[in-house]
Parts: sequence; structure tokens; C-alpha cells
Amino acid sequence: MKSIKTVFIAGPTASGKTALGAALAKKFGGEVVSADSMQIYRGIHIASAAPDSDETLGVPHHMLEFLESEQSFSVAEYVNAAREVIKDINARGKLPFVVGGTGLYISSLADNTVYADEPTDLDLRKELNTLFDKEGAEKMLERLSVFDPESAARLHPNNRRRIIRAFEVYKLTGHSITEQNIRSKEGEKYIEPLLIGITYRDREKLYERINRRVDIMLENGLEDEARAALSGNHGGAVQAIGHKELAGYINGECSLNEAAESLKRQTRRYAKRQLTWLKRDKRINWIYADECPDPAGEAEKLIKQFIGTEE
RNA sequence: GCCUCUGUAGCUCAGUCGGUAGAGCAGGGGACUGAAAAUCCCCGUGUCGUUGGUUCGAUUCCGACCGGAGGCA
Repeated sequence: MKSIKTVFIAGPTASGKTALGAALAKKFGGEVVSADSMQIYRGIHIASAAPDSDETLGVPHHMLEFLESEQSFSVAEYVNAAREVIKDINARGKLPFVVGGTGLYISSLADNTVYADEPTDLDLRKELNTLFDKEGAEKMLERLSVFDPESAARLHPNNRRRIIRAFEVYKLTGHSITEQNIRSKEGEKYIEPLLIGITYRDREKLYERINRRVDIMLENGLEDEARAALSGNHGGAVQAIGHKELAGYINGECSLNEAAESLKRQTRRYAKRQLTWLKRDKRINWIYADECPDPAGEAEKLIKQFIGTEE
């Protein structure tokens, strides 16, 4: 099968990628596939800055707000679902635009990473956690080195989550995560990506935007949304920045102002981590919103060149 | 006007009995394959208010000045 030309719009939170993605998709008659690990959930519309109906500009958006907050989700499920959506968009003769800030989701699609069928086993994770508590990190890494020396050497003892995942893969599949990662790169290249990154050269400007957006979220009812989420079942969405920070205020542990400051700080750090992830990918064509007079026009040029309809 | 306290990192402050300084927070850099808005690793960024004096050497001691806080008038 011929690979599907797909435009990716990536960037840190509050960089303006949602608006840019929708505008570009409209211009090129495309459809948007969200690549955001929080916007997949319902009940977190404000905190995740999911696009409102007026922000989608009438362009179909996929992979948005389709899961209940207590449901667990994974990159594997994301990639497998998004792939079908992209194939469908392509089959209808439209250009897919993957827009989002979850680096792992974006690169998994752009790199055509294959995630084999393998059910998530939360009980096994629990067991492994108990074992970890009993044995300690060093002993666990020693055990890991027996069947996966590469991972044992690579993983930091403090990174419990990754160590446990390495055991989990082996117990579930009989092969190491190192081996699995190698296989994951050998799949069909069904996507041909054009990667566009949007951000600000001056970090301070991005942070100002983040701070402002948090204030707007609070004005728009973030507190009520957080209250509703916190009273419900806790699941995949509880780790969302926004509800987490407001919990302290809602439980009477701090003032609203302190919660808001904490939320801004966590969002800034998140943006920094997003940038660290994206910077690594040398294929990304970066557009700096604070230097470029016409970011959308710049992106349009790249896309025209990419799809081969250069005027 | 006088007296006292005070001025050190972006912020709050420690400290140097004289040998150009260090914590917390903020911040910066990095890793990343099934929880990824998660998880984890590394890093102190400085005209020690200014200016004279004493000294081999002053951020440290002394004086003056400038800024801040309080007190007495």
C-alpha cells in the first residue's frame, strides 16, 4: 500500500497549534486527528483546552473526547485507532492533519511504530509493584538483566515505572521490551509525515500565554469541572494538569490563588518537557510564532510543497 | 532631623572570626515505545547596593552615600 501523506502540527501547550491546525485543515480541505492524551477524555474539556465547536471551523476533528474519564488508555490503543481514522480520511480523498502535543503519540504515528496486540494487565502491574517494594530497585534490575541486559543497563533505579514495564512485557509475551522495540520499527510505512512544529523562540512569551490561558480557564469554570471530575471515578484522566492542582484548593488545603500558581507552574514545566521531546526530532520544520509574521502562510508553503501542488 | 535594623542568585534568605559564596523555591538541560499532561536523571545561573579607607587580600572590618523597614521626634 502506498503511504499516506499526513501533516503533523506539533508544539507545546498554548503555542496555538489547535487554531493553526484547524485553519490549515480548512484551507486544504483536510480533517484533524487529535494527538492529545487528555483531550481523548470527556469531562476535562476546559483543563485539556479541547477545541470548542467554534474553534474547529467546521472541520471534522477525530480522537477527541470519546472516553469516560475512568477508562484507561494507552499509546498502543491510540495509534491503532488513529491509524484507522487516517486511512479513512485518506480513502475519502482528504488530507489528514495530526494536531497535538503528546510527543509519544505523534512520533509513534510519524515513525509508523507498530504496537502488537497485547492486553494491558493491571493486576500483573500490581504484583510487580509489590515485588518491587519487597526487593528494591537494585535487586529488580539484577533480575531484569537476566532476560534483558540492555534495559537493565539503560534504566535508572529510580524509574520504577519503566522497570516494571520491562518485566511486564517479558511476562506477558515471553520476549524482552528491547526486542519488542526493535520489532516495532519494522512495520509497514503507511504514513509519510510532514512535521511542522509551532512554538515561541522566547520562552518567556510562551509562559505568558500559558499564564493567561490558565486565568481564562478559571474564568470559564475550571473549578466546577474539577469538582465534578474529583467526585467521580478516578481513572485515566486524574493525572491531568488542572484538576490535580485544583484538588488542593477544593479540599481546603490551599487558597485558590496558590492552586492557580501551582497550575501555571506545572503547565510551564509540561511545556518544557514537550519541547524537549520534540526538539529531538530533526525532521520537524519549526515555526516561531514570535518571529514569523505569518505562521499560517509559512505552514501553507510547506504543505503545498509536500503534497506537490506548488503554485 | 536623629536612632536602630537592613541591602548577597529571578524570589525568600543563609554565610564567610578577612582568602571572590550556598540552600529552598523559581528556572535551565536531558531521557523517553502499552499510565506519556505520566515517569525519571542532571545543573547554581552572582558587579555579595555604590564609593572611599584599612589590609598582601574586603562580599566580610570602618566611613560616607544611595535604597528599604521600623522607632523617636
